[in-house]
Amino acid sequence: MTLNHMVDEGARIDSVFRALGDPSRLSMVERLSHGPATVSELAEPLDMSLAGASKHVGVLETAGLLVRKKRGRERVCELQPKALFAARDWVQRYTVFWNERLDALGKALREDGDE
Amino acid sequence: MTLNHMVDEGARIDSVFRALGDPSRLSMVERLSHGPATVSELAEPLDMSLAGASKHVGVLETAGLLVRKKRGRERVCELQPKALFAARDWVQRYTVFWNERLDALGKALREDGDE
DNA sequence: CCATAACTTAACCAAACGGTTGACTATTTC
DNA sequence: GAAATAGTCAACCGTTTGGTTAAGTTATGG
Repeated sequence: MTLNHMVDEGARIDSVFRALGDPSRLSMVERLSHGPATVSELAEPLDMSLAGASKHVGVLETAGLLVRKKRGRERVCELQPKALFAARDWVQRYTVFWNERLDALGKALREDGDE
Repeated sequence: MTLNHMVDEGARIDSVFRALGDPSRLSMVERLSHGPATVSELAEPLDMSLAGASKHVGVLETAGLLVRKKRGRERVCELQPKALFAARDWVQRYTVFWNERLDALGKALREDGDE
């Protein structure tokens, strides 16, 4: 049971989606999926100041998508799967529903074809 | 194969997330998951003008999350599963990755416990 | 045909966003 | 200890967003 901790300890689901709704932050999440990274490393491919990147990291953090822990003078960011799970579950609810509808539709069409 | 049409006919993934990143629009998607609805019906529970709701519908539409077809003087909105599938797939890629990582972590901890 | 219902569009507004620079705090390095 | 590195924070700025009203369009109903 991978998704048993829905304690709402993280942010609301719309703020998770909002945080993902920006290409720079999306690329940060992709980068972080390969493992932890410092703010500088996240900023590097982004053609923007370090301060700008830091603000994006802040948005992801308040949405619960990552945590920042300091190591020496750098801050290491680590993806927080819980928020990602919440987003997946929200979408999953409606895609499952739609798969059922599409299945039913296909079945109906096949039966129509039989008559 | 329910998700074979990744033709990018819809909008970019970040605009899908952005469209979902607002509570009013999220509630519209939930409502639409129960079946088609007119703009007025979507606006009704939302404590906002019809024009305001219409703009939200527009955002969802350009993100590819719904289509609006006119029926008489009303516009019937229908959820477009393709965009939802795309969002699910994007998140799924990273949650799958994290499930593997968490599994590996658990295994490593158990092995550590054995020594 | 006229009134009204269902929308959309345009103009407008305040607030939030995405970015910048500059100043500041820690930390490492020489 | 001085200089450089890593990052944050505050102030600022133009653009976008989320909402409003007012006007216009199209279809329905009496």
